[in-house]
Amino acid sequence: MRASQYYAPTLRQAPAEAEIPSHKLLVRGGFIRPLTSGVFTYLPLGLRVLRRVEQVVREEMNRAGAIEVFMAVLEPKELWERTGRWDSFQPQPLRTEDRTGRWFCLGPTHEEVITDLVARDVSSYKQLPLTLYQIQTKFRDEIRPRGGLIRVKEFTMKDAYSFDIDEAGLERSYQAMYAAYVRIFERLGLATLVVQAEAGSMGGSDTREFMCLNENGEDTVFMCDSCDYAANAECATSRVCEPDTLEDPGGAYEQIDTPGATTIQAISEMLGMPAQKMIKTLLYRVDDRFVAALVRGDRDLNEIKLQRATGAEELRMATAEEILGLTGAPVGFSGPVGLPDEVEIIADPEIEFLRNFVVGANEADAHLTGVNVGRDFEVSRYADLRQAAAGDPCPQCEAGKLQTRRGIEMGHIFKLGTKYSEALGALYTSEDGEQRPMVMGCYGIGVSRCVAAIVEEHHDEKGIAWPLTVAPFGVVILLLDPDNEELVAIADDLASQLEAAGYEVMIDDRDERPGVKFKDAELIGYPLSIVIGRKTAENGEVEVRRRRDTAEEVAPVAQAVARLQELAEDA
RNA sequence: CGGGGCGUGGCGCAGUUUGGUUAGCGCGUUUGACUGGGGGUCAAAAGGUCGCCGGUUCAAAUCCGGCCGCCCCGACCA
Repeated sequence: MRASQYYAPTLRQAPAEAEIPSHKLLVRGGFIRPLTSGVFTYLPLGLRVLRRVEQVVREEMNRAGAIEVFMAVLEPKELWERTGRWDSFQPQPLRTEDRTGRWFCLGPTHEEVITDLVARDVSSYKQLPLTLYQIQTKFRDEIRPRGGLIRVKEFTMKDAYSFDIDEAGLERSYQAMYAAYVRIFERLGLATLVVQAEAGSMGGSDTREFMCLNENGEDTVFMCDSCDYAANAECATSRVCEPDTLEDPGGAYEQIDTPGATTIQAISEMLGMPAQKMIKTLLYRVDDRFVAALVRGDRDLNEIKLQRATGAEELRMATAEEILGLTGAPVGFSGPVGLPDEVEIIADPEIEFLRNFVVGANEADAHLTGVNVGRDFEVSRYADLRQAAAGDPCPQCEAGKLQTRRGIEMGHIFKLGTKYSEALGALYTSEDGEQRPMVMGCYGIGVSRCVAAIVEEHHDEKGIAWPLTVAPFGVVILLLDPDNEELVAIADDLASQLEAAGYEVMIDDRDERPGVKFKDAELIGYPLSIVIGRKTAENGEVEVRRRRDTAEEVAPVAQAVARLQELAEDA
C-alpha cells in the first residue's frame, strides 16, 4: 500500500474530549473517529487492527473446537419474553419497531437466539457437545460510555455458547474456552489476570473475568499480595477474623442524644468512638418486602451481594418516607433494635464478633450504645454483605492482604446451566431415552475493547507500538525522497520481498518532509520500519528500525529484509 | 440518573467576567517560491449559522430563559 493513495488522516493534537492514551492515540493516529457518544467510525487503519484481533480470536476458537456462525442483530421480542429478559436485562437493550408494530431489540447478547437455534436442530446426545460462536456487532445502551473504545454503545464482540449433556461436559467445554482465552490474550500481547466475578444479567454460577491490569480500566480488582486470590470488586470478599478475646457484654444498652448526627462519621466524632464500634443499618426495599442490612460502621454495603443474599429480583434503598414508616425516625437514625417483625435483619459476619456497639435508636436525634446481638435484637441470618477494602485479610490464605488494582475486562466466561435451555426448550434425548435440558456455558470477548487495551499496554509518548500480530501493517517503508526513482525502485523491491515473506507493507511515499513521516510512523505504531534516504542509499544501505524499543541500524539493501525478519522475531 | 466541566473555521485554543467597528491566534488546507534525515521558512489565499431556539438591548460570541450535544466522576457491563 502507498500512503499517498491511502486514507489515514493523522492529527497533531488530540481532541479535547479524549483523556486516556488509547482514546487519544487511536483518534490522533487515524484509526477511529467519534460519531456520537459511545459510537465510533473505524477508519482503514482501525479496521485493519480490528480484523487482525478478530482473526486471532477466530483461529483460537476454531482450534478449541468451536464453530463459527453469524446471527442477526435484530432479535424478536417474543424470544426474549420466553426467558423473561425483555424487561429485566440491564442495561435495557436498544429497541426498535417495524412498520407493523412488531418489536425487536438490537442484540446486546445472543443466548436466546442461539439456544432457540440449537433447540430446533439438535435433539440427540449424539450431536453434543457443541460450541458455536460468532464475531459480531453488539449494541448496549450504556448509561455512560467512556474512554474511547473502552466502553461504547456499539462494539464488536466474540460470543460463544456451549451445549453439553451434563455438568461434567460443561466443565470440559468451559475449560476448553478458558484455555483458548489464555492463548488469545497472550497472542494479543495482553497480560491477563483471571478473576472471580458476578454473572449479572447473564445468570449462571461459576464465572471468571479476564482482566488486563491497567490504571485506565474501569473495573476494580482485589488481589492477594501472597496467594493467587483475585476477584472483581463486585464480589471480592475478605476473611473475617475472630478476635482472640471478645468483650463481655455490659449491662443493658443506653439511649443517648445525638442531635443531627445522621452519619457514622458524625456519631464517631461526637462520641469519640471508632466507626468499627458502630453498626450501619441500611433499610432496603427487596421486591415486595423490607430488609435491614447490617454492616460494621467503617464498611460499605455491596448491593450486589445483598441482592444475591436475598435472591431479590429488584432491590433499592428504602425511601425516606418508607424509613419513617418502618422506624418512626428520619433517615440517619435507623437501628436493628425494635424494628417491626416483618423487616428481616441480615447481618454481615463481622457483626457477630462485635460487642457493646452503637446503633441508631429508631428515634430522631438518638442512638443506642452498649448494644449486643442476641440479647437486644435477633439477626435472622449472616451473609457476606460488605464491600471488600484494600488491606483486608485474604479470604483464601492465612498471611495475605488484599490490594486493589484497576483493570480492563476483556473477556468473561460463564457457566449458565439450564436456565436458557429450559426456558427455550433446548432438550436432547439421552442415551437412556430421556428428555433433558442441555447444560450451557457462554463466553464473551470484547474484541474492540481489546484494541483499546492493546494500545493502553503498548504505547509511549510518541505514539502506539503495535505488537506485530495486530499491527495494521507490519512494516512501513519511509521513502524520504519519493521523487528519486532509484530510491522508489529500492522501496518497491523491498516491499515485494517483504510481502512475499508474509508482511503487509505501507510505503510512505507522500510528498512530506522526513520529519512528518517519522512522526506519523511512530504515532501510527508500525512495529517495523525501513528508512530509505539518499544518505544511506549512496552506500547501498537502508536503515532498519523496530518501534517497540527504537532499535535501529543500517544494513545493505540486499540484507535489509533478512535483518528485518530477525528484528521481527521479537517484535 | 446525581455531581462537575465544556460547546467559537478540520484540530487545539483566546475573546464572554465589564455587550460596542471587519470575531482573533497556533496547527492543518490551497497556491507559489525556497527547502529536503525528525512536524522547515517566506509570501498570498480559502475556510465561521460563535451548538440551537427564543428574549433583553440602539447593539449580543458576550446578558437572561429554554433546549440540544460532548467529556469527566459515581451506581451497571464485553
